[in-house]
Amino acid sequence: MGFQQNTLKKLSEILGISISTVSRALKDHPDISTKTKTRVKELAATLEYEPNNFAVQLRTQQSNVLGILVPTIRNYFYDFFISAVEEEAVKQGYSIMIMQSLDKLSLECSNINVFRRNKIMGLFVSISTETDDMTPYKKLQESGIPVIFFDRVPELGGFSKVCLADEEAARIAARSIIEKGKKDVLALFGHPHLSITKLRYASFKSYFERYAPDSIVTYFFPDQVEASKQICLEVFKERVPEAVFCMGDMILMGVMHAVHELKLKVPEDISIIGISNGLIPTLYDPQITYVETSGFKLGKLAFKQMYSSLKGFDGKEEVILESILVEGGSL
Amino acid sequence: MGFQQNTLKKLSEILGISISTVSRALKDHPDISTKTKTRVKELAATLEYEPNNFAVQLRTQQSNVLGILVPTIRNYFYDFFISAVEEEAVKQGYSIMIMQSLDKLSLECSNINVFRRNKIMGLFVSISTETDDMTPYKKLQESGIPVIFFDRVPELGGFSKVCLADEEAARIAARSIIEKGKKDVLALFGHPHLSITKLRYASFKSYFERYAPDSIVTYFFPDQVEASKQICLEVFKERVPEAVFCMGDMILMGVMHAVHELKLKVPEDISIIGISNGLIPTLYDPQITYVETSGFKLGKLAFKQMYSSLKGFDGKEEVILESILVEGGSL
DNA sequence: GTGAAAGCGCTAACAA
DNA sequence: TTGTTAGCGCTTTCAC
Repeated sequence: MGFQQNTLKKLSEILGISISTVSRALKDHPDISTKTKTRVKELAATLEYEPNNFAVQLRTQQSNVLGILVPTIRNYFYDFFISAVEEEAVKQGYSIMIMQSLDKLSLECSNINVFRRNKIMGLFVSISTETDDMTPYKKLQESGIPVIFFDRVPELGGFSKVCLADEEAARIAARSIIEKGKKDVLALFGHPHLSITKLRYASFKSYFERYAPDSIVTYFFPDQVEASKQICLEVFKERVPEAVFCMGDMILMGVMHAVHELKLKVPEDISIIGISNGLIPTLYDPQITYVETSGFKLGKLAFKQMYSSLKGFDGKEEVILESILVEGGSL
Repeated sequence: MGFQQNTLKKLSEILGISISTVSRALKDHPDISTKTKTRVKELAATLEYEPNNFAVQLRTQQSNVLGILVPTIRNYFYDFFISAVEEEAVKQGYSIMIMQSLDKLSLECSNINVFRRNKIMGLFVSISTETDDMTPYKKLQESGIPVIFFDRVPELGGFSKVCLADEEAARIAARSIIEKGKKDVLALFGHPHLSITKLRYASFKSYFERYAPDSIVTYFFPDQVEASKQICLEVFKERVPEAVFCMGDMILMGVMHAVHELKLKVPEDISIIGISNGLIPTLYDPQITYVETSGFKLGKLAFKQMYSSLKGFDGKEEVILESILVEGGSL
């Protein structure tokens, strides 16, 4: 402790000029003479002067910090999203503040307050499974803080959303299964409360009903690794389906645990297809065929949205990111 | 925009009392009468008064933000570490600011400056592969900002470090291999510049030299998934070793890609053992035997260290976290 | 028990 | 081209 930072005042005293001149010299104000500028800058450099952000912020009421609120960062999808946002943000001189809701409403709210108090300039958020009241976000927006929802977005309008092509992804998966002639299908989705689940489920189901009405599709909503495994063990006891569809990595991991435990061969005994960011499916042998939903690309897209909001563009847009099928050997 | 926050001044005007009384009432100062306190708090609540952090910070020169600097958050180990730190930090009223160095020195330095400017109260850092100059961290410490190094720590003394029992972990792995009677071993480590690599390597090697001098151990330092895979493909062409040791998850993933590609059976054709946080090894069939190094536990430990530093305890300590062997079926 | 006033470090309008 | 001044919103000492 006991370390005192250099201030404009100190510099000005040493140089025998006024504080404001120093301030202006440091920001290359056109009024200031080149000579003064040089003198000031040199001293600032040797003294390692660093502006006091608190003071700057108090003056300008701006923080240059962007917030990211996710259910958890322990997830390859969010990891990539965050990486992408950070990469862009740093380029533009913003810092990133990350908080986790752990899917708890109380944490989500308190985090929003932390963000408020830290005067973030914008927020990226993937809502928790418990979220049903959007007023905190509404308020944020009304305070002039752009909020970009991604991945798990609210169903209401009036918000900027950056989404995966969830319906398309589910459709691609459904089509792939049908094309392979698989008719007995176990389809596993995440928490039924989430829009992402609803979208994927509705789209998957209606595709099957339309193009393969004679298929037998069984639906479950496990949401966790262990739950997925248990459902599989249970279901497979009766009858091993021809194919399993996994809405996400967690589910895929659970399914594969069951598959391994029962010594089932993929794809001979059972076909697997998922929707994933791309890491987990490649760890298995054969690699799992999946519809790619890139957190990285989504992050880039989200930042672009944020940036234009920050720069005054105010359209509440919904942007959708395409999905592609990545062929492994599991289908 | 155009949203004006409530201030103490505003409250004081409405209530017809002074700013300082309002301020004190809000923080339960003993001087203030219960009646006034109630009045003030009620108004504050209805007006949703929130203190302006910038002003508070400018006054107190305290931010209540802790920084975390990691090479990347896209890593299960750091994920867990961050989660643990955040969990504890939130409890104590701190916020967390996370930055990535992406193993680049330039980014590491600029991130440190961002932290400085944001007046973090403490920093957790796992240094990048490029780091060789510790002065920025020294300076931070001298400014009274505690710096806790974790995982990848500097070799010099004079710093607080929270480490995994790297040597022990490597020793456990070596012992397990020897106990299984494997004599032809491929040992893969990470970037040779890192202390974590050096420790694990030295310990692994010396254990083998001491207890199984007749073993043939081949060492490589791939550091990335793809590099690990390539090394295996190359080495296995000559001769498939009895066992492979993987210093981390990335390496394990590369090795398993090669194993899958060559259709080798684990553990019949080849044994595998790793050091890991615990997720990745469980995805394979059979699950990979690994020495556990918990990022979560390390995070808890690191926060404890940080907290005592924050509270004035100033010993530069090195704390080491134990390792345990988790048996899969790969050895 | 409450108020007045100074000041944290900076920016920017206004003077000179 | 440079200096003076008035705050930003808050905490805190000192006075009443």
